[in-house]
Amino acid sequence: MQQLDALTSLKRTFRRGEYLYRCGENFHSLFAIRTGFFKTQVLHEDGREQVTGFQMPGEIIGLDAISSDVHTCDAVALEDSEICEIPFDRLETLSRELPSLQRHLHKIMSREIVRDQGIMMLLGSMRAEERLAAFLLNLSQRFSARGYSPTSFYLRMTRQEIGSYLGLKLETVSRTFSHFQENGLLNVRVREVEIMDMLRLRSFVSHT
Amino acid sequence: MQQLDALTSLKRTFRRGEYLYRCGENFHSLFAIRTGFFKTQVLHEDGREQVTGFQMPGEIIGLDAISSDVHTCDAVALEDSEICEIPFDRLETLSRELPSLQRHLHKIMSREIVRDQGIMMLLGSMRAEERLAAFLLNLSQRFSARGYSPTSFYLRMTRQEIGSYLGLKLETVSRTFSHFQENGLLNVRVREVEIMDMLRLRSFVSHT
DNA sequence: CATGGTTTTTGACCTATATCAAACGTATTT
DNA sequence: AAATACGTTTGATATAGGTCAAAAACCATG
Repeated sequence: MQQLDALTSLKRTFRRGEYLYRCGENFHSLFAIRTGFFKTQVLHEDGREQVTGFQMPGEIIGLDAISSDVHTCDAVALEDSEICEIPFDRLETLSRELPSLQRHLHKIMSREIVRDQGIMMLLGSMRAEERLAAFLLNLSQRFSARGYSPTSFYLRMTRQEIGSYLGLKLETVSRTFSHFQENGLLNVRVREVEIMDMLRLRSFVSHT
Repeated sequence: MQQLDALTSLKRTFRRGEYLYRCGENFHSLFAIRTGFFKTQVLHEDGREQVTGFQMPGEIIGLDAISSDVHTCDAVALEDSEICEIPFDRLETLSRELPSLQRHLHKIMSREIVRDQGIMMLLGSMRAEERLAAFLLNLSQRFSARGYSPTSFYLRMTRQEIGSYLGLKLETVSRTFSHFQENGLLNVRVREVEIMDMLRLRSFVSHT
């Protein structure tokens, strides 16, 4: 336990807009988010961006870099945030001694793979309304798991970032929010979302 | 080394169409493909399917199941195949003793995460022609790495499976193949592909 | 607390891809 | 070798979402 504490003792803060790491930088640590909100994105050479995830407190960021010892995406703070750095070689060493830590690390990496599968499903075979509904339900569930309201929350990201994540243009995201509001599924005032009819929103995504 | 051999000594063969595992089954082993070709897919309750990957010899399958000890997708043989089973608890035990094996496992899992990021990019921000070009170049590179021709290969999957993987309908896949052929980028005769102009095909995907 | 820049909303129009349908090839079974 | 099922190609048409544009709302800064 002391060893684990020592492992996660390096803390750092980031202002909104600051980069935790950039694509191409050398990898030596994973990062656990303590407070705040991040996005990860891949930039295409022609300027197109793809947001690959939004990360909240308790989540681990940087797993993609293990494969080649180089970061393969950018991680950007969407609000003032605090992270703790986990030097990866020390994590590996320690996880050889602590089977439960080893198991935990494997589960975290596997969970990331499962999450990515879900996004493939979303991008590959869902329509705009289904994508946005799935996105909001996912946020809701994660806020809920952290003790916040599952129905009422503040979006840290722009319409354009949501769109990039969901494979939609920002106008489509905006319109879909408006449709949802017209249909009484939720109230939106820009970044403030209140889910009014969770069940009907769910029926959008797993529509039998 | 002997230990490693013992670890991978369980071999099994699968006929085309057979399931290596199904979504919902309990997890206990990873699988290394020795010969053949597999696809992994997630099925939505309403019948929609999403192909999440095509796997070739040397690749490891089943990583998604570590997170919850249950398989989260189906794995289906696309041709007669041979796999070797790797009991995961024994792999974990052994990787505590062999740092290089531990490192290797982490890289494999991370590589899967990076691969998924690439697919997100593809599904989220590329057009049909770019997607198919990226898909063919990826196959080409992987065949090449296994000592096969990078320009001439046989597709083990149907147009519909390619479409599902790329977030396109099978007709669109078929038409895009035809366009590529009309433009002298490649020759297709159903499942047989010959890339004629690799450079121009590349320029489709990373088009500056 | 006014100002300039960014983000969001909404409208009108357009296009890439989906859908529907039919014909044609190619494999598998008997 | 014929019959049958399955996969592929191609055409005609429809539509979801993209593009372009302008106004409105928001917010960060001096």
